Amino acid sequence: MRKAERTKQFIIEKSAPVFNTKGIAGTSMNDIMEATQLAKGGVYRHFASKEALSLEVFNYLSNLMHDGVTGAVREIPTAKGKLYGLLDFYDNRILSKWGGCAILNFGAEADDTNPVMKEKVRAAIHRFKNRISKIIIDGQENGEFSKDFDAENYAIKVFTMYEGGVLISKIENNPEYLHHIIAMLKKEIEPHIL
Amino acid sequence: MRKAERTKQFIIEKSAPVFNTKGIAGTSMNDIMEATQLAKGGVYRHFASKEALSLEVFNYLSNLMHDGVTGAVREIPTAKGKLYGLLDFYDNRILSKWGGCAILNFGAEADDTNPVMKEKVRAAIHRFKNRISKIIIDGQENGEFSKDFDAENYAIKVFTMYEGGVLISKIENNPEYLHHIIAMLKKEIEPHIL
DNA sequence: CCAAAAAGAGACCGATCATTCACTTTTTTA
DNA sequence: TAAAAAAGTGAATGATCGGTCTCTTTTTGG
Repeated sequence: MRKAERTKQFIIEKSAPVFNTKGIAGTSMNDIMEATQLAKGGVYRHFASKEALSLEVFNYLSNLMHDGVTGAVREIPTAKGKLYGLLDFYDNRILSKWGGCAILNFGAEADDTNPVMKEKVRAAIHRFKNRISKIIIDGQENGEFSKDFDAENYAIKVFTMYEGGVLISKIENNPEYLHHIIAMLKKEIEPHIL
Repeated sequence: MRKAERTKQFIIEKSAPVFNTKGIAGTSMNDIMEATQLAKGGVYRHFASKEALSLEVFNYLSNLMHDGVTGAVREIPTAKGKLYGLLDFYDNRILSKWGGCAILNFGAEADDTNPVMKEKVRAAIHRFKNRISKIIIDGQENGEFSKDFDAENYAIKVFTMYEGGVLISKIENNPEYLHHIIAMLKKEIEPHIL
C-alpha cells in the first residue's frame, strides 16, 4: 500500500513535463510509459484514464508553483519585499523548466473543450491573484502602501503581463522579455510606497 | 482551376474555428470533413497534410485580425484615436468569436513542439507589436505624444495584458476581465498626451 | 520465510488516426 | 455540346490511439 502512493507520485512527476510541453491531446499513453519506464498496466493501476492523470498533473504543477512562491516569500518581513520575491520567483523559475506556465498551457488547451480542467485552471488563477492582492492589502494595513494602491487591479496586471510574458518569451526563445516585464511590474509598485 | 481556389479558401475558413478551439492535436481530419461537408479526398486535394492546413488556418486567422484592426483604424486621424480604435477592436471582436486569440492558442500549443508554427506565431507577434509602436512614434512625430512615451514598452504591455486578458476572460467565462484590461491600457496613454 | 495481497508486465481489443488512390462527378475549354 | 481536365468521393490502409485483462513478479504482514 505504501509503494502504490510512491509510484503514483512518481508517475505524476515524470508525466508533468510531458503534458506541459506536448499538451493533453498531444500526449499519448506511450509517451507516459516512456517517461516513467512503466508498462501500460503499471500506469493504469494508479490512474483510471489519461484525463484523470492529466488533472493530477495540473494539480501537481499548480501546487509546485504555489508552494515555491510560498517558500520564496515566507521569511521576507515587508510587503514590498514579498511582492519583489514573488515576482523574482516567477521571473526565474518558469521558463526553462517543464515547458512554461501550466495555467497558460492547460488553460489555453482546455478552455473550449474540457470543463473539468477549465475549473481547475480557474481555481489556480484565483489563488494566484488572491495571493498578490492579499500582500498588498496587508501592506496597506501595516502602513507600507498607500490606499490608492488598487490591489485587484495590480493582481490582474501581474497575472496578465506574466502570462503574456511567458508566451512571448517562449515564442521568441528569449527570457529577457519576461525579465523586462517583471521589471516593469516592480516599477509600478514604487508610486504606492509610503 | 478557379473552383479549386474557392474551395481551398472555403476549407480554411470552415476549419479555422475548429483548430482554434480544439487545437491542432485535438482536431482530427474527420472534424474538418464535418465542418466542410467534404469527403477525405476533397480536403486532401487542396492540402498536403493536416499540418499544412493548420498553418494556412493560422495565417488566415492572423491576417483576419490584422486586417480587422487596419480597417478599424484607417480613417481615424489622430494617433490617440488609432490606439483607442485598436484597443476597442481587440476588446470587442475576439472573445466570443472562433474561440479566442489565435496567437495564444496556436502559440501555447506550438512553442515546444512545432517550430514551423512557432515561427509563424513569432512573426504575428512582431506585426502586432510593431503596429502599436509605430502609431506611438507617429504620434510623437506629429506632436500628439510626449517623448517619454516608450513605444516598445507600451506595445509589450498591450500584447501581454491582452493575451493574459483573453486567457482569464475565457477561463472565467467573463468578458469583463478583458474589458477592464483594455480600460487600464487606455488610461496608461493619458499621461503622455501633450 | 511464507502466504496473501498488491503492483507491474505486456499481449490484446476495437476505435480512431492521418493519409492514399481508383473511381465518379463536375467544371472548364474549345 | 463534347471532350479533356479538374475536383470530389469514399473504401481501404497501416499505424497508433486509449484502455482492458490475464498473468507474473514484488511487496507486505505475520
